[in-house]
Amino acid sequence: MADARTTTTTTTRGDRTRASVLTAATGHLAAHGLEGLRGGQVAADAGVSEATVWFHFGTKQGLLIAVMEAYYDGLVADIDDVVASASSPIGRLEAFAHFWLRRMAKDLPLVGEFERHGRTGHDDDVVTAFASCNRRITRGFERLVEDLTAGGRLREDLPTWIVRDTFFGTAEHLVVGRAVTGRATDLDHAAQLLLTVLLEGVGTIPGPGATAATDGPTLASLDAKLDRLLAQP
Amino acid sequence: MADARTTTTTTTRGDRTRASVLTAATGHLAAHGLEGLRGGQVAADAGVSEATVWFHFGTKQGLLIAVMEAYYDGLVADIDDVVASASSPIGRLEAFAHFWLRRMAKDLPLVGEFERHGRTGHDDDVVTAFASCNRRITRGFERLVEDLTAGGRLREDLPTWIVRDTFFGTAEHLVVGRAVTGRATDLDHAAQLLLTVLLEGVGTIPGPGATAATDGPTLASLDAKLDRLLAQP
Amino acid sequence: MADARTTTTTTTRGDRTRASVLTAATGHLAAHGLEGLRGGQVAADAGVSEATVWFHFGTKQGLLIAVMEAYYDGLVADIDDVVASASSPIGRLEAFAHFWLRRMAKDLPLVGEFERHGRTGHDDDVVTAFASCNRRITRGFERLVEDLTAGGRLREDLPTWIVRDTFFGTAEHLVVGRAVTGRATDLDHAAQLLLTVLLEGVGTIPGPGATAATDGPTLASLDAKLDRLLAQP
Amino acid sequence: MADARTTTTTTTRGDRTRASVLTAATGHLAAHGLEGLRGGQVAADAGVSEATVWFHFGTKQGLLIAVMEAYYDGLVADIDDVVASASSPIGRLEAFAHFWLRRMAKDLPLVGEFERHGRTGHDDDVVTAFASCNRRITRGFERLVEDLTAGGRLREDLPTWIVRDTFFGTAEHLVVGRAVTGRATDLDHAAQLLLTVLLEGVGTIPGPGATAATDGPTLASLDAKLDRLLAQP
DNA sequence: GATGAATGAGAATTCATTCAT
DNA sequence: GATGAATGAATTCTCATTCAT
Repeated sequence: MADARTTTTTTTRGDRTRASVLTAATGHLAAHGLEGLRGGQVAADAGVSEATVWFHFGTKQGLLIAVMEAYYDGLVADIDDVVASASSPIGRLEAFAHFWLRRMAKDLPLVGEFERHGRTGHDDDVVTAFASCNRRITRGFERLVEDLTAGGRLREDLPTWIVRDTFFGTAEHLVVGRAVTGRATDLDHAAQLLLTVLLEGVGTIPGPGATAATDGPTLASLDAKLDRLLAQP
Repeated sequence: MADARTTTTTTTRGDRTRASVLTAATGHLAAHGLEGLRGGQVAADAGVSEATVWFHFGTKQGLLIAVMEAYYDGLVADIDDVVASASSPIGRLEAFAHFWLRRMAKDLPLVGEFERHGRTGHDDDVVTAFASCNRRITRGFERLVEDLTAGGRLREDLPTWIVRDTFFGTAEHLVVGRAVTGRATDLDHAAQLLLTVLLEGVGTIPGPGATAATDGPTLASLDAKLDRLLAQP
Repeated sequence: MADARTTTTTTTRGDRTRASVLTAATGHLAAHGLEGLRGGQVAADAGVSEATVWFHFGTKQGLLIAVMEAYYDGLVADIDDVVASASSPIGRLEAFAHFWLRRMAKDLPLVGEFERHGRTGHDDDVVTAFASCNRRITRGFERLVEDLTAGGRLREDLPTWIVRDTFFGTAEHLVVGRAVTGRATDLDHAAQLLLTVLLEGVGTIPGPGATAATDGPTLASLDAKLDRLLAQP
Repeated sequence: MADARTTTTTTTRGDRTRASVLTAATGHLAAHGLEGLRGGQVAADAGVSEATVWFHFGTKQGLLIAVMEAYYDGLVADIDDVVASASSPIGRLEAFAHFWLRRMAKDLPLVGEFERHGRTGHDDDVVTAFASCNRRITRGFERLVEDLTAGGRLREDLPTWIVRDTFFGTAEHLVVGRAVTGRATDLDHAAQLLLTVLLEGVGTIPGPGATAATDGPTLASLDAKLDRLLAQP
């Protein structure tokens, strides 16, 4: 959204109109859903006539797709910033988790609409557009996971998708549920808990990473090494 | 649906009409959502006139609530059966997980509609009805968790809601995503993975619960040793 | 339209509504064509709400078909009456010609709409309905032609369709053109001319029917028979 | 279309644009009728913007008139060629009949649109323009008829308009109906039949043109004999 | 209890046409 | 001469809901 490119971006009248319509439509979509979005209201909010809305976006679905793509453009850019600001793999995951919960707490109604119409195949164009947007997010997350795995921080006996679904699924339920309000402290706390559960589990029996005291590094093996280190003069 | 009370249940004509309307409405709700549910279609499927539908259920919201309550009646009954068939707390959790994934794989569109309209507060009656239905499910799950906690199988440093949200959130994403098809083996495998992640986590560093269960090295003990190491000249 | 059956025709409210809508729609169709027919205007003229129009007829095409079938019902009934009132084959043709020109002078805009939408295949239902209606008319005409042929009044070396197309095509152009106003005398005169041209042609060289004075019944042979009849005591 | 005057015709950009728009509009008019003609489609087909179409032709009616006049220019030129290529009056009529059926088989949808909007007086400009175009055709036909009459080939007791309406009306019905496909042989056969019927009629009783040529029995003489027969005891 | 009939209140598009550039 | 953008004005059809029977 905020384009800081130094190139002279030529902004035509059409561009400005489209932008204001998209802004209005985004708000209505979050507030009332696609079925509740009224072309006339969007137009009024954007300060143009209703015909102008359909002139630029054709149909409600076209408008939805445009809103979706604009939103994900901004989202991906923000994610890149957030992830880039952390130095270690685990730090990146943490930064992403905190960012994600906050963002979802703000935008879940909107993103929920994207998912609702992007998953149920009532309109092929919407489905296609959503799939492409969604992939940009999950790819980014999977790269975080791969970094952690490469660094030996994640068990290798679990498929990536279970990690991904646990993260995004839990995040969504946390935000939707009453347990997490929109307050920053609650969200950060929830993010911490989410990571804790994701990484450590909620059971008292340690996972194979800990118990499989055979090959890879374990607490026990680290402990042994420390002992040797301490034993050195 | 037809309750099994031993009393002679008198089935009036109205009861039969309501039942057939509910069946039809349930199908349409799952297939097209509440906005896509057409009174005329439901009536046609149920073999009655449209006026009859509104005569019995008043409004679309009334119909939604009736469908919802009927559905949760059956769901809770099934859950009770499933849970009752396992003997140990952990067994009950496992049985529930397998049952839940299978059920959601079948009914997620329907349940998703319940959630969508039950959470966003556009109609108070629906919200109230959904809250009550939902509570019946989460209460049941929380009792499972409490049993496990009481048996020392769960960490006590985590609030119940994070466990609950992790379970239901991950389950939902698993079912929605492409990773889990409707095939029984996939679903059972996914249920296993879900429990593994929930209980053990995906990280290689075991949680505190693990330390408590053994006498081996803990983060605390490692930390202490590192302190000593740092203290060395 | 005018049903004189002695059976007690039960007229429901819906029947009455449909009838008044059809009457209004027929008028608008003749005056403005199908594209110019506005649901709201028809409804207003019929004294019902616009929704009622669509409730009973579904779409504009549905309305067109209903108007068409009602019109042809009345037309066919009238034709039957007219034809039945004449005793000889040639008299029936004459009666039909006079009737047809008068009717077309009155209803050509309407019938023209039927043809326009019934021939160009933009809507299959309309095409099908029109074909069936049209066939009722042409079948009737062809029966007249066959009677004349059987009576030796028509040349047998010409296919029926050229007779049919000459009659209906010429009639249409006569009515459409400026030559024939709606006045009864003009119409009757035109009908006479039409029959004259159809039967005798406009050329000065007689057709084979007349010249081929060999086998079939001719004026000359009739004349001979009459002479014999007169010669009888 | 591109006239063959020997003068160097300067073709401006505007001329070229108008020509391509007219070509596109002609096609759409034939395919979808005036109501179905969309400015945007025409513009797209012509490779210009929609605004350009209205810049050059003002309104839909203006476009219709321009298409019409261009079409009749070409049609009249072709007719002149065809008629000029025959030497005798009767040969000219035959040549015209064959040409006309073939042309109508190709262009009836287009010409039908001209007639529809040119006859019903919803737009005065269109009516005026059509009348002028149409007169060019009928004048030409009437000149053919006059030549034949002057040569003694046509009965003089019939008004010209009945001849004209019979020819054009029958031709139209032949082409519209199923009896005549677009195949050249069918069309030529139909043209022959049309002329046969027009000149000779379909009846077995010759017209006055024929009776006048002989001294044989007439309807009047038959009538007199029948009267005598009836007068017998 | 059931239904045929009727309707109010939209709501998404469509499209010829205009105008500033 | 050409066009991108904008719009006013319609119009068909939808559908939950009501009501008399």
